[in-house]
Amino acid sequence: MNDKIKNMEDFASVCGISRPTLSKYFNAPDSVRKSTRFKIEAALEKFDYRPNIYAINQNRRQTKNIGLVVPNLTDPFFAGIARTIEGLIIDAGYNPLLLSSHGGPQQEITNLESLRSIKPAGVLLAPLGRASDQRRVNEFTREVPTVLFDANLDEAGEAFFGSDNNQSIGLIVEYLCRTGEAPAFFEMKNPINPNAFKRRTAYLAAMEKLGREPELIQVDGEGWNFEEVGFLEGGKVISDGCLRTNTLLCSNDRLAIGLLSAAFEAGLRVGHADGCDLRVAGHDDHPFSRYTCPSLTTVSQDYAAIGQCSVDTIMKIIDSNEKSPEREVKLFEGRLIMRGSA
Amino acid sequence: MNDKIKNMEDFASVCGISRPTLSKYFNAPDSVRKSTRFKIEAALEKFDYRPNIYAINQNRRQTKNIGLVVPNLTDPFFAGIARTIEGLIIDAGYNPLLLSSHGGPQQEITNLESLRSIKPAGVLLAPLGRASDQRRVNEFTREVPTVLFDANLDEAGEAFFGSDNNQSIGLIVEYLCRTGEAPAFFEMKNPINPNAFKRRTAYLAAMEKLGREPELIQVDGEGWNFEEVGFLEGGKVISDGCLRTNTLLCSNDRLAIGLLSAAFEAGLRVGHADGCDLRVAGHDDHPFSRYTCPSLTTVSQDYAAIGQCSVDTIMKIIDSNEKSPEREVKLFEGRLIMRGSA
DNA sequence: TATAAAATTTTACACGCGTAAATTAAATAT
DNA sequence: ATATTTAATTTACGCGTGTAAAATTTTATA
Repeated sequence: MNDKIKNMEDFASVCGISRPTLSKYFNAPDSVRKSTRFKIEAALEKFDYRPNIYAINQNRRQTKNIGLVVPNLTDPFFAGIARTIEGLIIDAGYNPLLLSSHGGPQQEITNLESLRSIKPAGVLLAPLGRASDQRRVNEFTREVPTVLFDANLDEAGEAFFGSDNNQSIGLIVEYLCRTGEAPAFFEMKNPINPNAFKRRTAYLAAMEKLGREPELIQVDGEGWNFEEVGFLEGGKVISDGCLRTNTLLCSNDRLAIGLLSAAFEAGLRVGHADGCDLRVAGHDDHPFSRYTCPSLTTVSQDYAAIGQCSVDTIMKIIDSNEKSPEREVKLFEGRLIMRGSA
Repeated sequence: MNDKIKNMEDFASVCGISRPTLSKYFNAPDSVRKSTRFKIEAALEKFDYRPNIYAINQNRRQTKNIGLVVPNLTDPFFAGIARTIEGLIIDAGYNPLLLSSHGGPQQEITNLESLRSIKPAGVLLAPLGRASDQRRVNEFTREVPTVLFDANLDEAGEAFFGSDNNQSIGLIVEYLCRTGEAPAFFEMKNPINPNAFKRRTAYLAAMEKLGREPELIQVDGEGWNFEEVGFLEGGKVISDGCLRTNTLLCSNDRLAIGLLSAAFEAGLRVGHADGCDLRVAGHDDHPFSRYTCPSLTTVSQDYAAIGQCSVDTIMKIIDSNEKSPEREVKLFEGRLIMRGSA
């Protein structure tokens, strides 16, 4: 009775059933007779056997692994999304494997390579965007069922789900114009993220629709240190004193966080109250935007929906075991978050 | 020549060598003759064979996996640490598996359980602390070589590496006392993290040493929403107006970030310049503390050293294949980061 | 109770690799 | 050239599971 359980064979014998039945149980507990299920679960209480995951995955046609790749886990925005999606994957009965590309295309490819050797049933990929090695990402998505989210890449993956930048930027531009001076658009000259391009275009369109003159403030800066770029370049813009408006709409919250810091150091009063020098708005509803000084007016992305839709879709693809005839694209609307800064 | 390479057997034959030799190559490329190594690497260019990781791990005595568990990936502080340590693990020739406990003891145990089924060679664990299910964590560390970092637990794991809170708090208390009024200590009444207790004690000791009267401001609040606690409870403390000092030392930067936000909304001027109402300092050198308003004076933890030491130690344990006779504990010194807030 | 349906067992093979022992071949030293 | 060391090959077995087919038992249905 005190023997070590080393494998399913051993465990089957202490259960008093056969190994194949046990195997069936582990793959679908409800697929065995209730009485045998009780036998197994009683034995599971007494012994601490757990199936060898490597032997399982070697023999299954499919693993139960789902890869989840985000551009940068150091960004709490993506960390939050990753956490949400991880939960959804677990609920679906799969095992999430979280990888961060750390902002680098080489790491992104390394991540995909290391996922390949894990033979995932599917992958949810938020690509870097412009910096991505598109050829190799495409190559990967042809071999492994992949759903893209957050940032789109041409024709890569079975589907893409993200935010409707047109709607969300339109929303906040309209709000800013309605409540004060029309906003200039503060962004990086060569943004790394495709959403940034869409937001620029959306800004221009929204301004045109409202009959306002658009103003793009395109600053230098590379990489993912958005706060630093916002701080340094925002500081220059402020000290230049050649702003045509008192309202700045930033391409994302992290730029805005840096900009707010620069404005503070320059002694500017930011906000929509009387006597303020500047209004600043962002985009994304970054976890920290509630605690900036002043708190940041922004627009939140519907990541509950984007995550759910991404997971549902990859599950559908896995279950149907076939590539969908056409690439699905769905954009979700953002929600205006009014706070102190604009 | 166009046949699909399905396994090592196939690949060995296109290389013109035997499978066992190939196996040897994959485990240590330098252990085979140079000429055969070239043959193999030439074939690797032509065919895209990669060994089946599941078959490998099923047969090896040890996997090459290292578990890395942090309390909360949503906190950019831990995200940064995790990234650093991941790099070190890869450099050591191992495969990191990153898991976040999301601030919950149940998730922490779930993480350890799921690591067990992956049969890691070792685990680096930053435990939740007070909230941890100590019994089950201990149980785990008895079965899997584990090194603790960031937060210590009694007798758990083979070693612990963290910050010397006594030194770091002493450093900033001394600085604050030297440059202005003595600080009160702003913290949560029931902190979730053991470091918080040590910092409290360190604060009391440092104040005593300097002959100042300590003042503990212990606020309500649960969980990991430190910014929110700092904001809400800090706001109360400020509006109460019964502070005996104009200087607040926060138990960590995230509390300070919330507190700064509350001070801003209350119209207080924070900083060390003339005419300021309040000085605020933190602890950790959180990635965002550079961009608070004003930027946050704090003390940085030496996470390059802590990470390196943790990885080195787990490697030593893995290589020697034996438990060390006694549990190693090493604390690293912090560095004062002087910025605008104090 | 007889029959059909469903669940289980038995048997057998497969997965892709690690690894050990004995043998053979190649490189190096004498 | 011979002896010695080192590397490669051959052979063989094992790891712990999935899974298929056929035989058997149990349960549900009429």
